[in-house]
Amino acid sequence: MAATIKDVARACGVHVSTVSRTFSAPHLVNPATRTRVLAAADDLGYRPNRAARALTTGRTYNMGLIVADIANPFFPPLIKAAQAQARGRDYHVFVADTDEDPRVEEELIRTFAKQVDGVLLCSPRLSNKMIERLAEDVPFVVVNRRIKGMPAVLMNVAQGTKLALDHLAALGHHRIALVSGPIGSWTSNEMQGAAAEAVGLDLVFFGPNQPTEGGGLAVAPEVAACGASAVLAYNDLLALGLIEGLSAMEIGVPDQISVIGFDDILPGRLNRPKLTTVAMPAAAAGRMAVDLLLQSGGEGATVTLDTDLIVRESTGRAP
Amino acid sequence: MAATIKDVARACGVHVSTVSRTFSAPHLVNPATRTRVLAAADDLGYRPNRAARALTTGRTYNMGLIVADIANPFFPPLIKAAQAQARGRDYHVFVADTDEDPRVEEELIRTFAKQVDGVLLCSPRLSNKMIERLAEDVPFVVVNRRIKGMPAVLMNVAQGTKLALDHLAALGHHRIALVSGPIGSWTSNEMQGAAAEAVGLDLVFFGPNQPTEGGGLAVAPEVAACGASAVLAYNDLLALGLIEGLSAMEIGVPDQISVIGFDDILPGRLNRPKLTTVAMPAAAAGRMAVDLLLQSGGEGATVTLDTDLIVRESTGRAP
DNA sequence: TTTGATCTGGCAACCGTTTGCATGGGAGGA
DNA sequence: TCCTCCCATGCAAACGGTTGCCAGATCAAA
Repeated sequence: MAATIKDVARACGVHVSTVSRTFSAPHLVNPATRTRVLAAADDLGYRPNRAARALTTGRTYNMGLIVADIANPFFPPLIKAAQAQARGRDYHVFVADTDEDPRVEEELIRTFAKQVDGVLLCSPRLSNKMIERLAEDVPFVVVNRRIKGMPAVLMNVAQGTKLALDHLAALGHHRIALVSGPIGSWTSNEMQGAAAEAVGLDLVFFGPNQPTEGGGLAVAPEVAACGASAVLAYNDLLALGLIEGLSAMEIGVPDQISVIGFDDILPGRLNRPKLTTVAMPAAAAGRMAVDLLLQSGGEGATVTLDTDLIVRESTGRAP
Repeated sequence: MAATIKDVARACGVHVSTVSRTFSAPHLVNPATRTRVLAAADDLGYRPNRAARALTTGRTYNMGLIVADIANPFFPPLIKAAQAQARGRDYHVFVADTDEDPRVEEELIRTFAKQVDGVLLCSPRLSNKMIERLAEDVPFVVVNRRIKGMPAVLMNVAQGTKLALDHLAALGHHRIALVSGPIGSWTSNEMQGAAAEAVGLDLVFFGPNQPTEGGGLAVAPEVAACGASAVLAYNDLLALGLIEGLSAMEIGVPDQISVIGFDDILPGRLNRPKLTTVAMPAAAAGRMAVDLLLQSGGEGATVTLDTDLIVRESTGRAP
């Protein structure tokens, strides 16, 4: 059994409250006593039980971070940035993965609710209504979702979509396939909305799709058949799968079809052809989300981060 | 404020202990009462506070999972498998990332200690001695590390190394570069040990290296200069970076140099050339680790999982 | 009816820690 | 020398639950 505050108190003939104060309000205890307590604590290997502490203080110094799919390389940089930022604020971040399943997402939020001071909800698949209800149990910061009155970190997807479309138009593309993401994704909606506003382009929509390599592989035939000379995909994973599927059909990228993704994940940089993509500031988003959670007592500040077009090898002139 | 057990008790004129039992030992309470309590609880949106419960029961129904680097695609499948397995056992898994830093690793373990029932320690960078000491605070299952008396999930790296080396030998390679991983990695040691036993091969060792794409990029020049016609890399990320670096030097893979990695991560399957690799059963390891933690009361069972050579495009006949 | 077994639910202690309040002693000022 | 005031510490009640023990009620068997 690990040593408790009582063991320490007994060990140096002092009341538990004194031991408690030695750790949580050192200035209230006599330096001599403090040294004695610290020594005894160290000797017994005592460390305050954070869960018990949280029971009275109401603060756990933990926060939860929920993502749709850890296996999507988009998330790790966001996660790492959030953890680093939190560490600097004396907080810890626990991560959980919903497997793109809204039910799992809900359950995880409920589990987190009492064990953390707040939850960073990244690219949620839950409905706004549901999220608002759950927000009664625990403070949220949502990433990639706009919900009124709730702090949010947004990426400027509309702007990125425009950059991508402009790039394609400049290369002479006219008929463009828009391969969207999963249902319930704000990002996907933003993208479609922004694309629909583009003038002079002939857009073909495909969706919803799994935001994975497999999803890309699966739509490849349809995309190939639709007569588009360029594709804008919901994310890089989808784009990568698409390229894979197209090349299996002997369709060259970018010679016959140009492909643009979103996110700027590592595999996109290693792939041949290297993927042209709209870079999402994932790390910055992770940091911002942490700060927003810590600052706002649930106040609805919204931060929007700009995106960036990175032209590499998967886009070229229209045939 | 969220509803507590007291609110529910008051709401249906019953003692808190009855409410408590309704949730944790339903058979002890009269069906009629139970229905009443459940209704009131539902009405107030009451959910038992797991942290408070843990205080008396000593069980949190949470477990921690610590990895060196979430951004390494090797881990996500392991994490997802562990979470899924745990979910089936009514447990939740919280993930944390150490950034390959032993100090962060230690701190995370201490943080987890009182908030989880056990920790899955994946590819630790801490010393055996340190891990043994920390094991007094919280039960562990280590993955990819052998520590006496501690439950472990091992991957048969030695066997995988042998498979890889045999494959290369069969292709006519003789001088082979072995690019190892970070200090403190059991896997890296295993690999070196197994390689050293191979007869008839001329091995050149490089290391330690960061187990990332950057690490591979960095050693590429040395590897190119050492005269080896094939490389066995600590992991796929390293191998991918290596291929990247070599191709930047106009050295063709596999025409001039063959490359084999370890892990079988997704980017390796998308890369051109597709990476030949020793597949590690990451998902199985995640599941096993969870089961081991739940079964053993800390008993030192060890499970070893076999690895598998997957020949793709990055290996070919020696020039 | 008595006896005893079986249910049901209340009581209160406990888990490890924090914190408002009370207390005792010593220092400093008058 | 006496009166304040402050400092350091103790006391005890919380926080949100669980659980061993006990008592009253119910019911069947004798």
